[in-house]
Amino acid sequence: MVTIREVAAHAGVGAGTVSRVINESAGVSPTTRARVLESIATLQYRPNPLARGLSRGRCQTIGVIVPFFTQASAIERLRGVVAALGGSRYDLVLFDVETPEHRAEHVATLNRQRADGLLVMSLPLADDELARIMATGMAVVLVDAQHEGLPAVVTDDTEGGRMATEHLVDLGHRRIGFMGDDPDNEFGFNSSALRETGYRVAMADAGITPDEALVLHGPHERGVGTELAGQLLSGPEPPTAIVCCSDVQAAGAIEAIRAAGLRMPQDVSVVGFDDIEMATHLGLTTVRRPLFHSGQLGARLLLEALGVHPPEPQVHELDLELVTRTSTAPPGATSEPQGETT
Amino acid sequence: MVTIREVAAHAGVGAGTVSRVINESAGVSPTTRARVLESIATLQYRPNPLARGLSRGRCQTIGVIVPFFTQASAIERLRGVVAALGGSRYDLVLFDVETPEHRAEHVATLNRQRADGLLVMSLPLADDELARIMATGMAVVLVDAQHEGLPAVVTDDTEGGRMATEHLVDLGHRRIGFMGDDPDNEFGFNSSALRETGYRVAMADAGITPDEALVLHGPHERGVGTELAGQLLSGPEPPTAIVCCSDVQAAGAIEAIRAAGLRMPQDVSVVGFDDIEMATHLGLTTVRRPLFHSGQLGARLLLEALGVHPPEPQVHELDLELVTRTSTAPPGATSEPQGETT
DNA sequence: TTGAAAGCGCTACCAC
DNA sequence: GTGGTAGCGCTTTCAA
Repeated sequence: MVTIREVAAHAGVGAGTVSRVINESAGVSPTTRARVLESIATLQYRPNPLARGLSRGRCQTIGVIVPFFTQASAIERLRGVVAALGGSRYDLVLFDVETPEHRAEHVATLNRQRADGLLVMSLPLADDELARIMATGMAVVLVDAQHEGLPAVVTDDTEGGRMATEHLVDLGHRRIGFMGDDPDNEFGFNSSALRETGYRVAMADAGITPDEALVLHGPHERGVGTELAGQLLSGPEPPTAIVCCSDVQAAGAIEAIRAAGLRMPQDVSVVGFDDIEMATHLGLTTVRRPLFHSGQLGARLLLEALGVHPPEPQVHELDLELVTRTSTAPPGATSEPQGETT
Repeated sequence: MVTIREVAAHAGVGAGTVSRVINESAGVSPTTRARVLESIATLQYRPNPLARGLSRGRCQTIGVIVPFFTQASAIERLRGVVAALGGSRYDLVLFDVETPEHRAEHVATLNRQRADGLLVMSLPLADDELARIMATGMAVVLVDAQHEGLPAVVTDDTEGGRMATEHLVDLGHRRIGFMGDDPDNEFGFNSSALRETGYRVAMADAGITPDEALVLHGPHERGVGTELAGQLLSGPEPPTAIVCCSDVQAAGAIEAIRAAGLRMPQDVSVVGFDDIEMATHLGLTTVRRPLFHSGQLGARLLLEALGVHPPEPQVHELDLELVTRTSTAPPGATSEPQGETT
């Protein structure tokens, strides 16, 4: 391994000078600079990031702590993060959380030396957890999560639930079901609950009292969507439309509708949430969350915070958008659905 | 930040002793050990990974270099890697490759200080690239790639293409199309080409001369699958079955079949490759690759290599499996398809 | 069994 | 402008 000293010797300068050249600090004569660069090239010198990090107190790495990173929505966000980091000199370390233990372990072991900055995704961290992390001096940006005094990128879940429901109300539906994630999950996820609130708001606005038998909960999985929709559809008074708190559950619901021999949207309309790629192919009407954008913006904010700028504890709210496809129609519609399918 | 010296002072011992305790090296009396551990706990001491890495010459990190990490197959492999790494003390750094420049940059800047070991996924590296990486002293394991003298986890692409085609031949198909990735792509991916070889082998075995008009290529994208299948189906003598080199293209092909007003599998059978989650929902018959397993095994091999054992340049071949669903049937079949749909 | 001290490779400060 | 040098926090000899 070639060290900075060897380069210095080769170029006939001091180690400090080589360092200055590497870091593009001012105060090196063009001549010396050129000579040093040449030595670097001939010796194929690469600075040791560990030594550099130790010396400077930072490690040119940003960490992303994310639950269930293989979920389509998480991946899409990560794609945004990777895009934002491309070109910067920062490496990306992934901290996946699948269990509360993972979460605790990461919170406990995270420190300034493992990452200069941390992107917390979709994980509502407790006050003490955040306090511990902040105490390390790491820059922190929240994505799809929010906490007093911290910069965050969010969307309005309540509004999203409202939009989805309103769309169905506008189409003329009255018996509208809702299916969401378990309200008391071990991670404290609450976006599904907020969307449910939005659902209730829209229902109230329309003067409809939701039938509690049509509001179901279960884990965030496709199969669960199938199951819950099955329950909904086999009841005495099945809904004519279903608001799903995610495209994943919605995809499951669509399966159940098909399995029940019903047509979508003629017999049952479905609205999802997220607009992951699958939604396009399913023709699923859904509330689009700017996933890629949120990851990208979060990473950018973090890079900014790591730069000269002081990290502003600003909350960036990204807009939701209702994407209408073929899964929704007025109740009892008989004609073939029209609209974008691809 | 609490340093090892502060802990030493607090416990009334030398820094070296604290280090020995942390690293569980022998030669510390139980009494001292207990005292040190107590100090560590009270001071909430966490060793600085950077300093440790600099001193020991390794950084407790493994790097994964992977093209297009958001693709379903890559994600599934990464999931295996994360699973294998869980519990180990290694962090995971992601090196995404979307362009030849990314690839060159990663190869150039990778070194022992950024990662102790490297998992190269699906990327056929050139001799000189590998040489450069090996020169850094990093342990290297290849997944879905192969190179003389390096440990690798692979599946037999040719055999997979053969299996898929043979299945269709066995069902009675003679006009079988093939759609694959671009043979001359900028990354040198060749698995699609190998699968095509397998297709030709199976065709030859069945005494069929493939109609070259039925062998199409294009980028690895769903939309491309739709397009290519469209061409195939609108020709003068359309195929009764299509072998796709990936589930992604197969999904596109299915769309094209529907769009053409044809039925699957009665009019056209389709076989995919990979068995990503989508395949289940599409009812797609496909050649299952053990994606999760390959990532997991690759990571395990890497961890082993980083341990005492010398890295054996052994090639681990994982079995492919044909998963039959509802997208394939004998040509001209009239009855409804039967079989697993979920 | 333990403490002291010499690095690991780099940055940044202080003289010149 | 430039060289020398004192750390950054840890591991690992070497003595004691």
